[in-house]
Formats: sequence, C-alpha cells, structure tokens
Amino acid sequence: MPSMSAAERRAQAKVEYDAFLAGCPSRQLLDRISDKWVALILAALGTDEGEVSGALRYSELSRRLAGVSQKMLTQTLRSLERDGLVTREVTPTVPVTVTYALTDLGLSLQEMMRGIKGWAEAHMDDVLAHRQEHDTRTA
Amino acid sequence: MPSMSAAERRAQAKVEYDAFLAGCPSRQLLDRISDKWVALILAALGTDEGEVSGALRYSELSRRLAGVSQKMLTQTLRSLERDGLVTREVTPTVPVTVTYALTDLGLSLQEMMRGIKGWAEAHMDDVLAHRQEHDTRTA
DNA sequence: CAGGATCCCGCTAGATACTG
DNA sequence: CAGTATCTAGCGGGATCCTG
Repeated sequence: MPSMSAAERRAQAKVEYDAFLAGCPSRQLLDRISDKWVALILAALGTDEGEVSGALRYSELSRRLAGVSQKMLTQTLRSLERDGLVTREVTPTVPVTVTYALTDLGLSLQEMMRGIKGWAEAHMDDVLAHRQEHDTRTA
Repeated sequence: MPSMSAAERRAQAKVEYDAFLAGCPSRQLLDRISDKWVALILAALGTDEGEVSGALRYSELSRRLAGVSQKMLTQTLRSLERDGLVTREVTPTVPVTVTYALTDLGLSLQEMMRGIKGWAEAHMDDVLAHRQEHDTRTA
C-alpha cells in the first residue's frame, strides 16, 4: 500500500507528528504508553536471562505484575494488541491457553520501558532523600 | 551480546527495589513518572538545539505543552520538584519570574522521556496501521 | 506573572459475580 | 484458565475565581 520507503515515512512523520500539540495523534499515543501497567507489561514480556521466547501466559503475567486487577491487565493487553505492540495467541487446549508476546514494534518500545523501570529502581534512594530534604525544609 | 548490560548491572547493584512488587516504593515512583505530563515536561526542559540552559518560565512551559491545565502543570511541577527532578527558582522581579530547570537527576530521566516521546511520534503510522487492520479484522 | 483555592463532573480503577 | 459483565466509589482533572 505505501509507495514510500520507511525512511521517507519517518522523515514525513517527523514533521507531521508532534506530541507537544494537543490534537496530535502522537499525544494520545504518548498518553497510552505513559502508563505504569504498559511499562510493567512490556518490561515483563520479552526475553529474560535463560528464556528463549519472552511469551507469557495470562496467569503468569498477572502473577508477575503484583497488584494488577484482571480488568486492568486485560484492558491494557487488549489496547497493546490493537496497537500492534503485542500478539495474543489462543491455543485451544482445555482449559484454553492464551499467550502474549511482543511484536517487533513492541520490542523496540520495551527497551525504553525497561530503562524507565530500571531508572525508577536505581534512583529510588536519591528520590527518597530529596523528598525528605524537601519536606523538612518546607515543613 | 555483551556479558552484562548496563541495566543488568544496575539491577544487580540495587536488588532491594523491584517495581514488579506492589508494595515497593519504586512502583509508586514508576507510576509517578509514567505520566504524559511528566514525559512532556521533561522533554520540554533541558537544552534544545541552540539553547544553552534549558530553563523555562512557567508561562513558556504552559505554552509548549499545549492543552495542559494550570492545575496539572503546577501539580506536576511541584511533584517533580519534591522528587528532586527539577529546580524551581523565583526571581523577585515585579511581576515575579519563576523558572524551572532540570537537575542532574532529572536530566538522566529526560533522555529516556525524549526517547519515549520520539518513539510515539516515529511509530505513529505503524500504530495507526495496526489499529485499522485490527479493527477491520474484528469488525 | 505565577500560581492558590474551590467546586464539581466524569470516568476509570477496583471489587464482585458469572462463563466458555 | 482466561476472561466478560456490572456496579460503584473515589479521585483525577477541568473550569472558575481569587491573590501576592
């Protein structure tokens, strides 16, 4: 369908999309992926040490993302699937088996999401220290 | 593949925090920074091409982040300041001048946030295409 | 100019119950 | 197992008005 190369599309996209603009579609996309569950799901999927495929079953995902409700997990997964970031594969065993995996697109975002998650964990102490200092100073 | 990535080394160094756990402080921190306004504010602050200091005034920020309400902008800035990601400097001119700038901590996060924002803009077309294909297939 | 304070609506997350 | 359906409470977030 597109008679344009990927590079050309990217070049066009650079001028067409700007998340600083309220009406821009990329603003909505940014809003979608700026979600803790998105970050955690993407971080959980994909290959960890030792694993070959990063595919996970629904129950396994809900176990890893401690505290997520079924609703939010399903909802987030559906939206990620719709946006082409994850694939949903149903194996008609009984009971049914559903596995989720990252697409190439999802994989490209996963790296950043793991970076964010890693940042939060790595700088937690700094942030905690800043908060205490800030709170006592303004107390 | 390198024997150990930077993320893996960080994870090893800080085993105490794990955002996958519901009660972990880093989960709350992840939730905080997983916010579209945080992403946009951090992306807006910091040096652009040509600029020396990335400091911005309140009004300039609200102009760049089209569609943000005063409440959310102030609220987000306060929380970022409390967490030590931005500094708030009041110059007692009349009328008063308030400028916001990134701390070193904020700067380290900014790079990732710009990455996320850039990703959203760069892959908008892919996502849009996936959505259409998905919607027509499930129609 | 850079907010603080207040009111209030919407929607979304969470809990619960049910199903193929 | 992997969801769907429904209901509700809570709060995120916008609109508005006010101030140093």
